[in-house]
Amino acid sequence: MHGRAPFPVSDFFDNWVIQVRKGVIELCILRTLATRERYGYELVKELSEAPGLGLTEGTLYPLLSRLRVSGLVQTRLEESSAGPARKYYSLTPEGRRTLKTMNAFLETLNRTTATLGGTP
Amino acid sequence: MHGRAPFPVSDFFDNWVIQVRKGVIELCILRTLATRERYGYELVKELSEAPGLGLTEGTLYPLLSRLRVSGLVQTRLEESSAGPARKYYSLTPEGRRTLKTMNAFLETLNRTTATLGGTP
DNA sequence: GCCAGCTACCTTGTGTCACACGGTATGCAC
DNA sequence: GTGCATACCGTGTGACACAAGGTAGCTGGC
Repeated sequence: MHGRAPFPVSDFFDNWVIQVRKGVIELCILRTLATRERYGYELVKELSEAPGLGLTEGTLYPLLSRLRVSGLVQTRLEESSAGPARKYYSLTPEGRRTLKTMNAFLETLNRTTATLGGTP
Repeated sequence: MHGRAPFPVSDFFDNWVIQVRKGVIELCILRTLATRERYGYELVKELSEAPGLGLTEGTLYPLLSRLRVSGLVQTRLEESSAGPARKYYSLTPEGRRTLKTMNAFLETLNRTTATLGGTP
């Protein structure tokens, strides 16, 4: 049995993956928006192919709403010549500030986990 | 001592931190147990001081139960000369296997997030 | 005209989980 | 015996990813 999926699966591992992604996905979206604005469907296309993320529309859109309510992103509607109007998302100044803090925290956390059982 | 995390707080950030920790905490426990067995209270003392983790008893004990039910850790009771009996937790073979898979996945995820908005 | 198919957005229901708070019990110092 | 540290565990709350489904605009074939 050499079924070579990227990662083997089990009950516990599947749930763990979901939990791990929870925080990372928000960070990925903010980082992606930090380079330039995007519209929702564009984000889905890009991030659904990122290894390990596995983003879907049902995850992204509620998340973007939360980010907007929290004041981290702002939106802008633009007519498209080929399809429905697109809603572009971009970072607010507070969004950029928060992103910096998140990056710092994650770095600390990574350093902590690395020194626990890995190679001190 | 009262080591307070050196990170500013906000509504969104606080929730995000909780989400990020969710997956990492399980990994930290498994990694810690990979070096040698520990009892619960010992784990709380050690991991509650790890920067960024902020582990408490209410988080740890249900988590250890879940790990035991999932077959990743096993327990052993031992009388203590100074206090109540201690329940020692150690990794099962399946626990070690799962830990390896988790490490591999997290490495992939870290590489993905690093290439998103960091340094293209 | 009309319908199939892509683009683009969003909602609802289900299940998982950290954390705060509280509870129980043992041993030791005074 | 009363306080304090040790050591274990459970419940309630709220947050959230994900699957599945829904709405609507535009284009091309006929």
